[in-house]
This record gives sequence, C-alpha cells and structure tokens, in this order.
Amino acid sequence: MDEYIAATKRRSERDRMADVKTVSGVFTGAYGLNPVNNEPVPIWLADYVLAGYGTGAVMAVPSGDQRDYLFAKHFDLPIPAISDAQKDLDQQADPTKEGRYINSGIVNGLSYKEATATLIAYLEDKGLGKGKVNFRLRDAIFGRQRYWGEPIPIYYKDGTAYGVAEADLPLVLPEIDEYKPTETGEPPLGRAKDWKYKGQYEFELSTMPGWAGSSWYYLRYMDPHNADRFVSEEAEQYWGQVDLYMGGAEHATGHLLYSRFWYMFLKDLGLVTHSEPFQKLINQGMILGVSEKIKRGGITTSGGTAAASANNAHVFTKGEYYRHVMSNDLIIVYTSADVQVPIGEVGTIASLASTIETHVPIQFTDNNTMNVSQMIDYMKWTKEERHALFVCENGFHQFAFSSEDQGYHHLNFYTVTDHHNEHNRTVMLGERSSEEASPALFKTRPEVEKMSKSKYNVVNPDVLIDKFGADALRLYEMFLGPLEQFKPWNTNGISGVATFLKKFWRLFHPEDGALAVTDEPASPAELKALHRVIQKVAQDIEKFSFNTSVSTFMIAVNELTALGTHKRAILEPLVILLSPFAPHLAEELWEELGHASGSISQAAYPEFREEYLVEANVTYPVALNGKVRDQRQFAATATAAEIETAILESDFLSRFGEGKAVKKVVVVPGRMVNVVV
RNA sequence: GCCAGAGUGGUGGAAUGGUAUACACGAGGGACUUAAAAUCCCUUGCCUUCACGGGCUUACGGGUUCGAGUCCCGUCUCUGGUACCA
Repeated sequence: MDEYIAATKRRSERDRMADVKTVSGVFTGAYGLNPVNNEPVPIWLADYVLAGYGTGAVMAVPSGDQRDYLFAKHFDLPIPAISDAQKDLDQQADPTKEGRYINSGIVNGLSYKEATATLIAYLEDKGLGKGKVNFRLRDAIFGRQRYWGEPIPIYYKDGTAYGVAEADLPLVLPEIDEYKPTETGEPPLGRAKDWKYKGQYEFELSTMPGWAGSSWYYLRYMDPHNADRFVSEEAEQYWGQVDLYMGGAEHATGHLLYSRFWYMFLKDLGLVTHSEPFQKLINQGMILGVSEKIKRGGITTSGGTAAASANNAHVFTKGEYYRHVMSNDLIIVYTSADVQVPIGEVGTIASLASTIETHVPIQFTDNNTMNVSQMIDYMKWTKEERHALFVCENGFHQFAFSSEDQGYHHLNFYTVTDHHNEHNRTVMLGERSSEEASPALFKTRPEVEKMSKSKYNVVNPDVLIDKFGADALRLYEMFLGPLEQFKPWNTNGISGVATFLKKFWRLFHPEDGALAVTDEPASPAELKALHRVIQKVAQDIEKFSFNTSVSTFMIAVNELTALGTHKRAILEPLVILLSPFAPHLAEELWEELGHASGSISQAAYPEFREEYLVEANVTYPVALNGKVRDQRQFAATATAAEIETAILESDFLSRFGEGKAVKKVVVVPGRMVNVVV
C-alpha cells in the first residue's frame, strides 16, 4: 500500500485523468460494512478516483461505470448487474438508469427515482444518514484585468490576502494615467501611484465584472438618494419586487443568476424581504441569421505527376472541333448545394475534388441561389484570382480570371456529357451548351445560425431602417413570433408590415397626400372593428403576445380599408392603440389630427365597450358526432333549448343524420352545436 | 444521464376543450402601366373528382370527452441548461 501510494503521488492529477488505459490499484485488506444490508465491501486503493470527487471513500459500481468496470475486470472482482435493463455486461459497463433494480436488497424492483427516495428514507429512519440537496454556483472567474469595475477590497500582507476593514470601505477606483496594463503585464490598477492600503500593503489589482454592480443596482433605484443605506426599509417595502426582468440567454445564466444569489444573501442579512428579486422573468429569444453555404474545392489541370496533381483529376471541356484543357494550374471548383458529392467515386463530379463547405456572404445570394453576376461578385470578394468552375446539376459554368484586367469572365456553360478515366485521371467531359440550353440553378444551402461577422450572415438594421423605416423594423420584430422564441431573420417578410403601415397611413391620407379625416359618426361595423382591436390588444399586451397584436391591427386596417373609413371617431382611438407599436408614425398622425402640443403617449387609452361587439345573429357550426356538417343562423338571444328544438325540427337530420336515432344534442351558446347519433 | 422547453402548410406563425391552418411572407394567375416600381383582385395544407363533392391532416401510438393541436399516459425527434458525478 505504501509503495502504491508513493508511486501514485509521483503522478499529477492531470496525468491520472489523461491516462485511462492503465488500470492500477491495491487491495487494502479491509472491508467496509454496507449500512443497509451489513454486507462486507472490500476496500481498494485506486488512482482513478480523484480527490475532487466527494469527501471520503467512493463506492464502485462496476456494472454501471466503465472505469469501475475496467478496474473490476483487471483485478477479477465480481461485476453484478444492478438493473434489469442493463445490456452486454460481458462487454462493457452499462450506465443506464432505466429499468428496475436487481441484486440490490431493499430496492429490488424499484426505479432509480423510487430507489433514491426509499434509501434516503431508510437511512434517515435508522439514524444512519440524512438526505441533503447540494446547490452549486456556476464556476466563474470574478476578477477582471481591466480598469472599469469596482475595485476588490482585498490587500496582501506577506503574500496572504486580507479583507479591507469595514471602516475603510468603500474602496474607490484610483486615478491612473492610462487605461492600459503596466509594462510588466499587471492590470491597469498597477499604474496607480501610491495606491496602498494603510500606505504600505498592495491592493488586489483586478476589478469586479460588470454584473457585480448590475446584480443589485435595481435595489438602489428604489431609494437613490439615501446616504445611509442602499435602500431604506420603507422604500423596499413600498416598491417590493421588480415587476419584470427581461433579458437574453447570456443574462439568464450570468447576470440573473448572480442577481438572485446576491438578493438571497441580502435577505439572509435581513436587508430585503422577498424570496426572489424579480416577480416575472422573460427570456427574450434571439433573432438568428440565415447563412448560405456552398461546397468548394480545388483541382489542378496540369503539373507533373499524378501525385502532384491534386486529387488526381483533370477537367477538359470539349468543343465541336477541339478539346480544351484549362491551362491554369489551379482551378477553384464550387459545387451547388443540391449536387450530391460522394467523394472518391470515379465517374462522378465528386471525384474531381474533395470539398469543404464555405459560407457565401448573403448579399451574393438570392432565394438560396446564385446567378452569374453574383458568382462574379463572390469571386471578386474571395480574391482568389483563379479560374473557376461552378458545378450545378446539369453542368458547369466556366469562368476565366484575367490578370490583365483583374476581372472574371464567364466563358460558357457546359453540359456534362461524360465522365471517364484517362491516364489514371478522372476526366469530366463537357459539351459547350447551345444558346437555348438552360443551366440548372446554382443553389446555396441555407442554415440557421447566430448572426456573426465570420458567417457573413449579418443583417444590418440601419439598412432596413433606411429602406422601410424604424417603425416597420420594430413592428416586424414584434410580428416575427412569440417574444421568448429563437427565430431566424427573414428580410423578405418585412414588406408585409411595411405595406400595413402604408395602408394605415392611407386611411388618413386617401388621395393626394392631404389629411382627409372626417367628423362623420361611425357605423356599427366600424365600431366593431375598432373595439375588437381595443379588446384584443389589451389582452395581448398582458401576455406579451405582440405578434398577435400586430395581426389584429392588420385585420382591422384591412376591414376599415374595405369599408372606406376615414372617420376621426375610429381613427383617433386606433392611432393611440398603435402608438406603442409604431411610435413615429403615431406621433406624426397625432399631430396632424390637431394635437399640436403633447405626445400621443400621454393621450388617454381608448376604453373597450363590449356592446359594439354584440351581434343580432350568430352563425353556429352544426356538427354531427363532432364533425362539422352545416352552418345555421340563430338570434343571439336564442336559448340552448330553442336552438336544439330548431335543429331537430330542421332538415339537418334528414340530410346528415344517416337515419340514426339522436342520442344527445350539445349546444354551447354563441359557439357551436353538436348532434350525437 | 438528469432538468427544462418545443414539434401545426413551402416559410414565420395563429387558435379561453368548441368551424385547425388567422395574419404575413413566398409561389401561381390576373388588372392597371410603353415599361418598371407602387397599388389592387383571385388561387394556394394534402389526397381524390371534369365538376359538385368526398376523404385525410397539428411528430408517432393509445386514452379521457358529445367534441382534443389544446387534458392524461407512453414513444420518437429537436433545442437549451447541466455533469469527465462513479
């Protein structure tokens, strides 16, 4: 044992983690007693168990853990199955948590979860142990090697760190001459002159990260001028929790986590009173980019031995009276995303070159395709200055690079007519296409990824704002879908909301651009359209369901356009409703409507009046056994019994009833009717 | 593995247990125009039928219910979080 320990000590933890093949260990000669069934368990020393795991002896489960398995095999220890779902135990360990326990005493027949609970209860019952949940904070390095950030109140005395005395807090950032590291590589705080604790001890030179301060600042907002405490008890009681915390994915795991941690710490100190800092959390989704990818490879057409000639291939193009070998050493071959490339198979395009996938900047593509001029733009951008082939389904485009004018020239499209082997090289024969031969589309492969400069899929909002306006962009972001979902950006769709805004504008300015809003009283149909919006938008805002609000506005504007509405009684409330969604447009219209002073954001919110939505008649879908067969109109005031009678007396049963006896009629007033036969 | 969330047309998506596919994009057809832009109209889940119509469809399989995208059980897949966890 001593020998083994000495040998193991010589190896670092890193060595032992990396070395998974060598199994070593030694039996101590001792046994532990299993507290549940009192069976003796042999105790071994092994070096694959790392000190960081657990605090005492570590149980081995050779059938469930591969390291334990190898260990047991090596020393010929028993490998009992513990679950009826384990498979191939003669080959390897099976860590499944499925199935029911076997060979396991009191937990036999139980699932993993049941067994856990049973064992904890048993051990607690016998006074042998206690159940405990361990919480863990995410590992994070708290110190930052930069200037801006709260200095960490730690000083060093004889190489040991001490906390600054409470009376000496707060520690204030010292002035420095430049916000850069020192020449010796210390953080910027190392530049501060005479910055020492009590004039003699070095301070910690890193500062706190951004979320140190931002993990509690919301509390300070409750009582910003209080010089005695970060927030008074009264202010804390008055404001309570933050109503809504909205942040992205990074915030959720970083900032939010620390905010909660710090809040609970403050609660333990008795300084705040709620269990959580935030009442509601919304994790807004990220808008993703759509990248465009193509396959790219290179081939050589000349150049000595087969081995030196990359990928062992040649390209020839064949004209009517001649054979043309492209003369450049290297040709770049781009392959359309829809062309299959089984690498290495002789006689296919693929055998020309092994390919990699590469991003094409999205501005060189259009609906996942590239045309000839976009191909040229792309090649100018890559600056490879080589001849190039763009292979699509029925052939390939040939481009020549001219070093004279540094330009790319589209020579021809070649229909692929043949592939064969020639001098041990794969040869692709192309026929110069006739005028009317149409090349297949050169496709790019779209893929949804994070927007990133390196993926060339970034959509710049400035460009969209220039083209469609800030309101359209804002509205479209809302319209894309639920706030919390990740979704790909698709610029095409923005035209829909832009059209909607134009239509909205035209309700106010129908003909020649002049405001033409009338003071006529509104019709019932117009009032209904308006009040449906008031009701729906109010409900949607409560649910943060902005996409459905935008739809509701679209429906209303389509209806009002059809009705030819230009009435103030409808449009003025409508523009107030729209103002949080399209603020610029709304402010503009508000002013035009005669509210020269004051913002629309101060206007009274329109009041919902149910009575405008009430209809005299309701059209009921009438279903037979749940399947809708007909529509029938009834007065809105009709009772369920009246409707049932009317349906049974009508021709509904003779038309759809298939001669069967009626078992039941379900009438949901205002909704639908279901006849059960 | 565990925890959480999701799966509906070509696409983004809608739907208090009550007419699934609203709204929008895209696509197709048409009007206006010398032309384009802009605008407007029609069609557009799938299968079947000349048509009228009929059948099918919310990842898959069951269940509850007069009625299920929605509730319950199981399966699969995807996404995120987490763990070299014995």
